[in-house]
Amino acid sequence: MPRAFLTSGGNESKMKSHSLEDFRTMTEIYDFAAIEAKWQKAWEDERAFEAREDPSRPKYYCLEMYPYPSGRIHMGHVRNYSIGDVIARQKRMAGASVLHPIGWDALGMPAENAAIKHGTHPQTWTLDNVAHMRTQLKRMGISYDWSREVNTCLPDYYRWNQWIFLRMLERGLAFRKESWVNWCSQCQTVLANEQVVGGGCWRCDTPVTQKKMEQWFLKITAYADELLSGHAALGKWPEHVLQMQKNWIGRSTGAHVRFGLDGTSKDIEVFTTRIDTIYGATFLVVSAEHPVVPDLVAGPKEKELGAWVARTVAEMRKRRDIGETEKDGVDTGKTAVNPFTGERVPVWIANYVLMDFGTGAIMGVPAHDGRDFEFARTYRIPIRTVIAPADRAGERFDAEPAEVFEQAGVLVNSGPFDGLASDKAMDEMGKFAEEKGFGRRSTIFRLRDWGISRQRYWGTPIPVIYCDGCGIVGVPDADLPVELPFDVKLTGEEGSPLERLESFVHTTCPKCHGPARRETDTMDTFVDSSWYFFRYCSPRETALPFRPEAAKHWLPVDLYIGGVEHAILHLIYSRFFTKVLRDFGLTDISEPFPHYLAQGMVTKDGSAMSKSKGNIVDPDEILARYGVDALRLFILFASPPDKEFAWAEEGLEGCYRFLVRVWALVLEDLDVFSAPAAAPGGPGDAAAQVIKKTHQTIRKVTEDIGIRFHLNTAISSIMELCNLTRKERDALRATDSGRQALRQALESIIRLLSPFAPHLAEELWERTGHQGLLMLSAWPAYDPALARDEMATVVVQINGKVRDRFEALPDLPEAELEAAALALPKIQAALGGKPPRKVISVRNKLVSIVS
RNA sequence: GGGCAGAUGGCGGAAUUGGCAGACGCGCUAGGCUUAGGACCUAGUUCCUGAUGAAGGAGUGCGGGUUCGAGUCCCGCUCUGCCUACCA
Repeated sequence: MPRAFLTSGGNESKMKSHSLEDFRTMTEIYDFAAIEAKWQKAWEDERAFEAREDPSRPKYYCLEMYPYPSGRIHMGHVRNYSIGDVIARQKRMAGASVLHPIGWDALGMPAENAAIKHGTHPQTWTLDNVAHMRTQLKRMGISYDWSREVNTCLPDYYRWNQWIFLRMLERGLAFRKESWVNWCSQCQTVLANEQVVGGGCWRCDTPVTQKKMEQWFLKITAYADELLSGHAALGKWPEHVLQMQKNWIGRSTGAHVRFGLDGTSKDIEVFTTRIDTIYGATFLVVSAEHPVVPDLVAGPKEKELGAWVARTVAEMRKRRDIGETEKDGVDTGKTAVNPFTGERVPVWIANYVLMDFGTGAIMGVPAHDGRDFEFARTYRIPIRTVIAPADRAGERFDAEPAEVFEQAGVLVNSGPFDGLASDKAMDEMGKFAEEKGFGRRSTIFRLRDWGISRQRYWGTPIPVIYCDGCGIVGVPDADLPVELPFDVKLTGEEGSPLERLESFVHTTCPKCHGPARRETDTMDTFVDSSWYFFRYCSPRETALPFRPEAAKHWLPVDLYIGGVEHAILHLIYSRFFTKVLRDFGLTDISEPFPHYLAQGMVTKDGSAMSKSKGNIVDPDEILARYGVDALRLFILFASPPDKEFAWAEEGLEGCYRFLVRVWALVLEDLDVFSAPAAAPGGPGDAAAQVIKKTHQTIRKVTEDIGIRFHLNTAISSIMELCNLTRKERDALRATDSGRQALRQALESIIRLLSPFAPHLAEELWERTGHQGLLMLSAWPAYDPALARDEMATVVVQINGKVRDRFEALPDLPEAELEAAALALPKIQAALGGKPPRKVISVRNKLVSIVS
């Protein structure tokens, strides 16, 4: 544990030399707690964090994912918000008008669970947590514009969820449908597909079961294509996040083809991405949940088939989304006609065909699909090759193949389509099916519409009224918000608490004024977070969810920072909402977050910090011992923002020590800040070196923050400048020009450090005689001429091995470098008098000799 | 099964465009200061050979390749992490 002072004192009398140590003994202690409190108050008094629409400056919207008010902030928050704050503070100093807001994702199940467990009202629990976490964030000195704070559990926020919902309802983007839903028996609620993780509830891990219910859905599938094509504008997103979204949307191009079911007038429609293989379709498989199943089961074997189907359906419902199950199928004895060949193929029912993807029926082409191959082998179904590798197109393929061939190739055994390449055939055969009227080329998506109904209390009431006469009626805008009633009993029993609250349910129809019932489901909380970044632009707007001109000014978000765990859910929903709001005419942007920085996990001892692992480090405790600036600095220094961050207390101490060294170094040299301007005369070696390093450091830190977002290397370069300055300090103090260089170096260290360690930096800024807040002063500029190295180190290699090096003037022509290199004694010795076979020279870098 | 990312000293990591591998920090070693110190200061710290030094050799998960030159590009593996998973 560090001590917040530098020495034990006791030798103040030893002042004869000017060594750093001796000065240190006189230096005031680094009292981070007092400094933090002082500057946090100063920033608040000056309203320094407030964003103003200022047309004279470029805008910058820096956003971090808003927190769920669970009670206390954790290291993941600290990391997220520290990264964002460095960017926001640096941009502000660099001249941008910065919007850096914060709010609370305050609706959701934990509040309700806490209510059930402890008898506290969800609202009380949530608002208490918000109050505590707000204090914690303020204590971290994050430069949030608190005047724009939003809280989604307050009616002045969630009324706009309702407003947006009603507009979607009017346009058919919100609709009601009965469907099988994912049900968590622990949380007693429906889960969206995205909230089912590995077959369990994303929150409590309880195995998810299926239940049929009437639900509200948002038509995200209407935007499936655009959500995919929009990726083109997301060049600054991590590739793996785009890939995840792409997989989630799951666009497949192929064809629908109808097979006539013998003995009935019905068709079985299949979807395939490989219509080129259709001559090899030797069976059909339908899902056990398919509507045609009763027709297939009917007949002599009805009893056993029916039993099999019932068992399989039950099994599929229970085990949905859980790993690989044994493939199981049953031959119905029925046949269907392949419209391309006229051939009759057996129809099977199986457990591996999903009802909710494609048509719920597939054609089995065992020769060219691994699963079909396996299935055909098990049940002794014929396997027929219809695609040959391109280089074997002329051969005969009459025998059953020994293994599956899944690649594209050239068609064989395919009647008139023989000899076509797969891609050509897909097109031709699709057209053929369209002409004959038994199929069509088509595109389908894996993406499902977004089920938003939740049978819970602590969410946005869905603003809909059911009237026996008028049907489903949206609540009129004038009656918004539909407020959550406060006096509710939370027992944890099945069903919504609102449903049991007669005073809430009972209402009158807005159309006919007859008695009617309110919808008692509430919205998925992902609705709240799908548009909160719009609200920040005009958080007190009362006529609309946000003022369109304000949104036009601030959006899109220039940099969005947050955990990759939201790569699918939140980020896809937000993109969807943005497009919907655009189509409402409220905004003209299509993508809310052109630049997304996916922050890495915070781990300790090899695994993510979590309560269950018992490896939590409480930020409050660290703050008390080392101060905010040390914590911020360390969490940014230890690894780049997008990589995993492993907590190690020793590293934190290193950062603390660095801050103390900066503190001491500046305070011991306060006199150079009051000295008159440098006397004329060339700078000494030390001064020249320090000046150059200062300008190089400004350049590096500016680029590392603003271009590369490598905050760790920005910090290490400030450390380097500090190290050099400390080393050269005595030499610098000896001359006027040296003192000038020292002053410049120290001032730069303070300014460059200010986004990372803002409190310490402000204090030193003030103590070095500056007026006004450092955070509102200009970001330092560097002089490219001064940052330039006046000599370049040129490496000389022989056969790829470094044999010598020499200093050369910058940009010396290659021929001169070569001559200089060949003249070096070491090189001559190594060459042994023989002329080199080849020499390659690169300006400012190296001479490579092949002997 | 598929996708993505990664693998560099004792540890976290750096190397931005194919050009001095190991910046910066931690840890460790020695010395100084000190009643003492887990504080602070100075020096050292990739590995191997060399008593030390001078010097030499090896070296970025493994195997190949391209190149004057590869941590970086290409091909093939291994392992780790994350995501996804009967997607027709």
